[in-house]
Amino acid sequence: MVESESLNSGDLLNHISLDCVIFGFHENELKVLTLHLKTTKEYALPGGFVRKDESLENAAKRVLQERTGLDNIFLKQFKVFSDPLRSLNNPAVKDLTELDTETDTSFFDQRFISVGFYALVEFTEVNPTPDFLSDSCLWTNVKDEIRFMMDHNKIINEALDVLRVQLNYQPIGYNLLPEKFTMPELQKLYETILGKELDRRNFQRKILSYGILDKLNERRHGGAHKSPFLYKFNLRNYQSALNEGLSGGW
Amino acid sequence: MVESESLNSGDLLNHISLDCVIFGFHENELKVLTLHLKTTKEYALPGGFVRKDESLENAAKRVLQERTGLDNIFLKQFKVFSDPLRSLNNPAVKDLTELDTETDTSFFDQRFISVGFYALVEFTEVNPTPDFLSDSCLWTNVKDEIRFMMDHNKIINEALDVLRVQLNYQPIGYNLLPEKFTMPELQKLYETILGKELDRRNFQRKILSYGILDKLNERRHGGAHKSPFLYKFNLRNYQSALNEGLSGGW
DNA sequence: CATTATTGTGTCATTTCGACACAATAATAG
DNA sequence: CTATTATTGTGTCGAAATGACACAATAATG
Repeated sequence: MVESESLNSGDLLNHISLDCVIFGFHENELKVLTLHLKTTKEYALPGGFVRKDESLENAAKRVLQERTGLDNIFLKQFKVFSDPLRSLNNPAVKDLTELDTETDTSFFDQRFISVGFYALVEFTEVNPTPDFLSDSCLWTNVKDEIRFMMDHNKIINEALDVLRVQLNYQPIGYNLLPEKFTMPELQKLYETILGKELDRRNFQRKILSYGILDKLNERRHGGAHKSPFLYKFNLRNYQSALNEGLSGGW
Repeated sequence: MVESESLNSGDLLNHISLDCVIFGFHENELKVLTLHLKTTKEYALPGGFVRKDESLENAAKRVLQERTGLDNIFLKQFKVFSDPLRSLNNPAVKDLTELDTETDTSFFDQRFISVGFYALVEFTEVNPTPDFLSDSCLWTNVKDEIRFMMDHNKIINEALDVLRVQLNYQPIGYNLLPEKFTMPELQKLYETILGKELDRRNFQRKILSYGILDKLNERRHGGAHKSPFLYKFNLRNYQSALNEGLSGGW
C-alpha cells in the first residue's frame, strides 16, 4: 500500500505538506473532494507529503492519483499556508495514536507548512478513494460550508478566489465538464464558480467569441422542453487561450 | 548581527527557504534588488529562512527589512520552487566554507524548497544592504538579463509574469512610484512591466476611469518642454480597487 | 394537441476602445 | 527676447464590445 510506505517518514521531507482542493461539477453544483477521518470524525482535504527526491508538483500528482484514480489533470499550486499555529491540534496525530499504537506519530506531530493546490476534474471520471486515516472519500457541496479540520476551510475559500480570478483571463471548463456539454451547462458552471447569475444570451455571445468551442450537430434530448445543442472544446484554441490569456486589460 | 543569529540553524525550519524578487522603478527602468556573493562572485536574490515560530510572510518581511531598511511594503508570495535538483551546487555552501571554516555548513547543504515572494518598493527609499554572504547589494536592470545563481533567473521571470497578470485586474504604482508623480511616469511604469508601448491618450483615459488618481494643482518643472501635472494615488479608492479588482471579465 | 418552460437568435442603445489631430506650453537655442 | 521644438493637455470619430431585452422555435408533459 502506498500510504503505509509514506508513513515510513524517513523518505519524506519534514515540515512540508500539501493539500489539494479538488473541484468537480455535478448537477449544477460545485463540489470538493473530501475525506472523513476515521477517529476524530472530522472533514479534511486530501493531502500528502513530499518525498526527498520529488517535486511538490509530483507529490500533488501522487495524491490526486491516489484519491481519484486520475492522471493528467489540471493541477496548480496557488498559495502556501504557513501560520505557525496551523498545525496545532492536527487530528492526524490523535487519529494515528488511536488507530495504531505502534506507529511513530512524531512525523505528524510537527509544524507543517502546507502548499495549497487546486485541481479541476471531471466528476464522473473520479473514483473517490479514502486514505489510511479516513473511512470515506466523498464529494461535498461547496455551498454547504461544511466545517473542515485545521485551516482547510480557509484553503478552500482561497482556492475559490483564485478560480474566480482565473475565470477572467483563462478559459475554464475542460476537465470540469464531460466531453460534450450544452451551453446552459457551461453557463451554470461559470455561474456557480462566480456565485452570480449571468445573462443567457450575453454569456453565449461572449464565450463563443473566444473561439474555444465547437458546436456539434447533436442535441441533448431527455430533458424537458427544447433540446439544447451540444458543444465541445476546441482543444487547439483552448490551449492557446490558456497560454496567451483571454482579451483582458492592457 | 541578525544574520549570524540566523546561522544558528537550530532556530530554523529545515528544507524551507524563501527568495524575494524586489522590484523598483528608476529612470524608466524596472530594477531588481540583487546580491553579489563574496566568494563565488555570483548574483543572487535576497533570501532567507523561516524560524520555527514564524510564518513565511513574517520571514519574508524580515528579509525585506534587512535588505532595504523598509517596513510595510507590498509583498506577496507567488510560487513555490521545488525541483529536487535546484539545491545542487548551492554556492552558499562553498561561500561559507571559504569564509569561515568553523561554521557548520550542513544547514545550507540540504535540499531547499523555496517560496518565491515579490515586492514592490519605492526605489529612492531603499537602502540596499548586503547580507553576510555578499559583498554588495545593488539594483540590476531587468532588461540586462544578468545570469543569477541556481534557479533565480527562473524565479525573476515568473515574478514578472505574475506582475503582468496582476496589472490587468489590480492597480499598480503605489509602492513603486514616489508620492507625487506625473502621468507619463506612470505610463512608463506600465510600459516597462508590460514590455510594450501604450498610447498616451488612451492610457490616460483608462487609468483615470479607475478613479484611483487625484490630480494635483502642481506641475513638475525642470524637465524640458511642457510641464506635466502631478498626481497622487487616492488611497481610499486604490485600496478598494485592490480588494475588488478592476473591471474585467464576467 | 395545447401548455409550458426552455433554448436559439436577434435588436438596440450605451459604453468602451483604438487610432488620431490639434492646441498649449516650457525649456532651449539663436 | 523670440523662435524652435519636443512634450503635454484635451478632444473627436468610427469600430467594437457590452448590457438589457423581445420573440419565435421546440420538446417534453398532461
